[in-house]
Amino acid sequence: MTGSRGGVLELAVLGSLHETPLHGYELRKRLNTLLGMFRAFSYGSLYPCLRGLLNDGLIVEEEPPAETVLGRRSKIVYKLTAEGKERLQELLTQAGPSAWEDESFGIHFAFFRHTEAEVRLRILEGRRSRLEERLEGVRTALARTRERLDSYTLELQRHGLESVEREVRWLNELIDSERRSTATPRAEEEGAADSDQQQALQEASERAERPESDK
Amino acid sequence: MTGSRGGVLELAVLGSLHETPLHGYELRKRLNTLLGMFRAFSYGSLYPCLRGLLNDGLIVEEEPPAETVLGRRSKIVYKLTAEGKERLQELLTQAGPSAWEDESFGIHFAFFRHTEAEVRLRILEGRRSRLEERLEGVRTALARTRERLDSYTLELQRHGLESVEREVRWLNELIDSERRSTATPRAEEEGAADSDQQQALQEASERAERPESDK
DNA sequence: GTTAGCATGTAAGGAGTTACATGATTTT
DNA sequence: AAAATCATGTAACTCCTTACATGCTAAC
Repeated sequence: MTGSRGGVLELAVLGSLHETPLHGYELRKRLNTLLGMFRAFSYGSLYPCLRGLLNDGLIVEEEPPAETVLGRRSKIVYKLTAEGKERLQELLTQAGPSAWEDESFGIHFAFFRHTEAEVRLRILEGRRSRLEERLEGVRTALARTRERLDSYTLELQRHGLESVEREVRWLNELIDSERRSTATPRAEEEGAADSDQQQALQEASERAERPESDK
Repeated sequence: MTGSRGGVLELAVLGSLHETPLHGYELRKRLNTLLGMFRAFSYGSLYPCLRGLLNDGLIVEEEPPAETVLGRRSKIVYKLTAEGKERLQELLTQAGPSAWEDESFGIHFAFFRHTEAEVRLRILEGRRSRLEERLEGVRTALARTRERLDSYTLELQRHGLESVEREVRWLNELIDSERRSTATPRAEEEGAADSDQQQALQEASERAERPESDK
């Protein structure tokens, strides 16, 4: 038992249920709104995942309100158990490739509110180096190539490089604002830290708005 | 036989081998340079794929040069057969979801040089509507949501929307330049069409360079 | 009263990855 | 002669999708 469903869905489900109890159908809609620009999950993966989490005692069915007719229930609302919350914290504390790779970074970022400041920083930096490696690798491989590429291939390269460079710049802004907000000496308790983050992110957004003096 | 390995690797391999014969190891490096910003393949998928293509007669081992010592050969260089070229054309002619979804669009675009102008246009437009659907879906779902999100979730949304919007603008440029180059009445043969495309893409790049008057 | 959307599930399978195993060839 | 990297391959596994099956509930 406690079979560690290594995928990204586990975190997505636990994280969502931590905010509020939900049933499968709506849970999926939430996830596909939250992560819609990056990926989408199907019922065929969600329901088995819920069953697994239920088996492992990480979630339980919530009691339906008293007035519901007994024996008939079409919605199954799940909520986190204590073990579920523990497991979620465990997942949110892992600052490794499983947090900053393409498939997983978005979900980890989405729940940064529940992640320690230190871990947030290491994940952001991890993702940045991952992307920088990628840029490095492709750039040097490209430099070694003597045959010139056709215009479509070139355009694809250009667009790909630009997209990754943009994400690196975005990460730079985020890392800066994280550093700034954790550098403030006061406020190690939860409430104040939260408003610090809010402010820091706002600053980052404002900077990003300005037309960039690139390069 | 002729087991249609539905994945994206088949196209990637056939397309690469169409340009020049290669052995597995180098083929992988090429692919990971070509598509490095989007995805990366491992040997564990490449070699089985090559075996499958060999079984189906789409590729063959190239004869080693005569002076090579007989019976000893560490590199296995593959090249396309006539059937392989046919299959490649078949794959490049399909203008459907299998061409414009996230996992496959890059590879299809990379080989646009070998794709008919009409098909190119339909793939670009297909991808654009796919992305626009995604924008629509998330935007309306977001509008229906009454509870306000935390700053990290918001920032993720913002970044995601922006990235997709950028790709849509990129596609718009590409579609425009495709339209312009196929609209020219002369030149239906290969040579002239090719230089038209080159020019059109250059124009698109130049426009993209200018600071955008956004919105 | 029938379409459309809500709600839950399952079986089969696809498209890859990881980790391992092995050996040749080049570089230091 | 050691280390790096070139080169080929396989077995087991992972995570997720597709397609199917079912029934409830609200809207028109």
